[in-house]
Amino acid sequence: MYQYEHPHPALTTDVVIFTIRDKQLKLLLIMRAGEPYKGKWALPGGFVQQDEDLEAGARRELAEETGIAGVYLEQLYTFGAVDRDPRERVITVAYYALIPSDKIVLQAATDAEAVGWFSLDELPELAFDHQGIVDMAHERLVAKLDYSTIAFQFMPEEFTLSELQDVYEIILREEMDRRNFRKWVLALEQIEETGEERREGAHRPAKLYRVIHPGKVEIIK
Amino acid sequence: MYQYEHPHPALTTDVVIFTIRDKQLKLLLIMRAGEPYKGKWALPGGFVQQDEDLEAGARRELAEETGIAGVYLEQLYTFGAVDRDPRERVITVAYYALIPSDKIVLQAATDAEAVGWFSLDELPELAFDHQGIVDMAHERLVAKLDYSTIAFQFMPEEFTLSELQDVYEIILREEMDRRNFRKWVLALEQIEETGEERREGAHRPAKLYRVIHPGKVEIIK
DNA sequence: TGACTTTGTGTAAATACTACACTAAGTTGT
DNA sequence: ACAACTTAGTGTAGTATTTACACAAAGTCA
Repeated sequence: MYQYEHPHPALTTDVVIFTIRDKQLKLLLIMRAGEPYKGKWALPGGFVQQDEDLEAGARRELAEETGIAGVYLEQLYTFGAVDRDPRERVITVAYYALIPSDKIVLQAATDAEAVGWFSLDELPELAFDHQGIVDMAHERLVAKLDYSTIAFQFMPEEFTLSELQDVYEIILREEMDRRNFRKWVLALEQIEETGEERREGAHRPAKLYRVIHPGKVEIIK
Repeated sequence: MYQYEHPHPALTTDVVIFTIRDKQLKLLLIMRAGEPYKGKWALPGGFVQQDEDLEAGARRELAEETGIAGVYLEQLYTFGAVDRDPRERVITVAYYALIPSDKIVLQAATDAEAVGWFSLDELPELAFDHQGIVDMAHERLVAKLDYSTIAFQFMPEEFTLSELQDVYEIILREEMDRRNFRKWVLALEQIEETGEERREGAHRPAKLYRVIHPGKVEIIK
C-alpha cells in the first residue's frame, strides 16, 4: 500500500495512434477487457510507472499495443475532469502518434484484448472521454499539416510524390492540384530523390523520394 | 492519510502569467517560502484539489496570486520528469495566462510571499524546471501571435491602434510598418471603433477601439 | 502662432498563390 | 510491333496578397 498525507490522483497516458491505410486515416483502438466500460473500445493507454517519464510511458503503451518503436509521438493535452473515471480521480496525459503504413505489425492481441484499426468516420462508441481526446488529436493533426512537415511521418522510407499527395488529400479531405502540390512540397527542401524509381502497374514509373531529416518535424512558413 | 494500491504522483498546476508593462513583456513570479528551493523564484502554482478540474485549479492559483479572474488561460503542457521535484513524484500541468495591463492589482503578498513582475530578459534563477516551462510558454505566445488574435487579450477595454501595435512589436521584437499594421488588423474585423478618442500629450488624439468578441481568441488565416 | 509630436492615410512594386492541359514512359493485349 | 491505357511529370499566365514607402491632420505647449 502507498500512503500520502494529501489525496493523489492516478496518472495514465493514452495514445491516439494514427496511420493511413486503405486510403483512409485510421486509428488504433483496443477493446476493454475489464470494468469499467468492459467491452467498449478505448484508446490504448495505462498507468504511468513511478520511475518512468510521461513520454516513456506513452511509448511503452505504444510498443505494447503495436510492437513498434521510434515513431513520431507528441503530447496532445492533459484531461483531468473530476468525474472522467468512475472509480477514482484519474488524470490522463494524452499523446498522439503517427505510424508509417509499412510499419504496421499489430501484436496479435497482446493481453488477450481485441485490437483494431478504425476509420475516423466509423468510430464505435468509446469508453471514458476518449471521443473528446480523439477529436482533439484529429484537429491538431489537420492543423499541423498546414504549418509543419508532420505528414512526412506517415511515409515509409521511400515514397512517390503521388503517395505523399494522397496523404495530404486523405487528411485534409480535399483534392489538390498535382503541379502546385509538387512545386510546393519540393520548395520545402525537406525531401530528396533517391535516384530509384518505382515501377508498378501499366504506366510510367514514378521517382522515389526520401525525407532528408527523418523523425524531425519542421515548422514551415 | 490516503492509501492506494499503486503509487500515485502528486499533481500540481503552475501558471505562467504574462502581462505587458513598461513596454516590456513581463511575467509574475513568487518567492518560495519553504523548502525545497526556499528563497528561489518560482511560478505561482499549487496542488490540484480532489474535487477540482485542472483549469479550475489553475484559475484558483491565479486568483490567489493576482486577485483577478476572468482572464485568458490556456493549457500549455504537462511536465512529469521523474526527478523534477526532489521530494516525491510531482506532475505539473502548466497553463499560461494573459492579463491586460490595466487589470494588474497584485495582492499584497498573499501568503507572506514576495511577488514580483520580471522582464523575460532578466529572469532570476528559477526553482524546479520552471525555466523550461517559461521558455515553452514564451514560444507558444510568440507563435500564436502569427495565427490568432491572442494579443488582444493584453488590451484593456479601450485602446488605440498604436497601443495594439506596441504589444505586437514588444512580443515579436520587431518593428512594423504603421500603415500595413492598421490595414491588417482592421481587415481581421475583430476590433471596432468606440467612437471616442483619447487625447493625451501634445499631439493629435487617437481613435479608441474595442475588441468585438472579448475573451474569444480567433484563429486567423 | 509657430514648433512639436503622434495619428491617420494610399499607391505601386514585388511576391506568392491559383488555375489549368498536354507529353512522357511504362504495361498490357492483340 | 503497335495501339490502347494508365499514371508521372512539367510551365505559364492571371489573380491575390504582401511589402515598402512619405506626407498631411490635429492636437498641446511655449
